[in-house]
Amino acid sequence: MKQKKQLLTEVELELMNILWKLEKGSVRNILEHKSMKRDLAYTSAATIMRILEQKKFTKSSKVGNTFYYHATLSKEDYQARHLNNISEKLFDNTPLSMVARLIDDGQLSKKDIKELKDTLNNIQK
Amino acid sequence: MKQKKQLLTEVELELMNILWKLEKGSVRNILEHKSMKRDLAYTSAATIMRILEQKKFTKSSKVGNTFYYHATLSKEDYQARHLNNISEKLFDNTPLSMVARLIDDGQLSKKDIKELKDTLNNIQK
DNA sequence: TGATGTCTACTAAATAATTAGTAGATAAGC
DNA sequence: GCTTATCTACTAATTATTTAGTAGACATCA
Repeated sequence: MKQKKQLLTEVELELMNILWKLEKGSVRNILEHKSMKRDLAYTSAATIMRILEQKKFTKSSKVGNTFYYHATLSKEDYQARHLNNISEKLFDNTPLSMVARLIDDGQLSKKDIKELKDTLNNIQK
Repeated sequence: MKQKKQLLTEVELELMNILWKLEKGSVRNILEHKSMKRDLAYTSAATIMRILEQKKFTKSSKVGNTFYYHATLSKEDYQARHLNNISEKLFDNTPLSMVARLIDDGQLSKKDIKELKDTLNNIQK
């Protein structure tokens, strides 16, 4: 009875992105991080961090009276989860078509494509 | 002053997916489509369709007293838009890493990878 | 024509997501 | 030890999303 693989909401993702950069950080650390673009009240950020812990995306440890959070899921794993989700919901479960879309839409540069070729050649001769 | 490229919400996407299959359809057509999994009341589906039109994802034409909707944005274009969005929000604007994630996570089968190689070889010698 | 059914328009209720305030606890500086 | 800062916990308000009801228009067909 495994639970469905949950996705992050917008704000949650924004804070997680910062936490992944920090590796470990308090609400304050996150709020003051240079890549924090949203103008959140301290208590709002604290609320989100509590929610993220409830949802098991983070764990915390207390030092003095402040909580330090760290992610329990790597960004890479979350990326994979998210891609898997949109592959289902938007690409009829054909992940290859996601790549096709990136190429057709010009989101992959020529350089990207060259690199990608190299990568592919190295994984299975 | 171009407006931000809006994404579909969950239900909206579900109905759009059906509309993209139908090419053109009424609320009834959509509700009764075999791939309609959500158990929505007729009026709920009608509300979503109205919202989608407000948001410019569809246009409608009236035949008798019923509206027939069609998408104003192709599924491919929406896919590209969505990928572009998550590339920004989750992949630090490096779409190539999205592909890397698909590969590393095993979401692309061996066959997919072979096909992808072929595709890449054909686009720029 | 009139009874019945289907459709839209409007409204509202329920739920989820986002934001932030208040109170009380703990810590830190003097 | 007091005063001031900062922190968590709890609560609440706001906004977005999802769902569906009610009313009236229109259509169909016996």
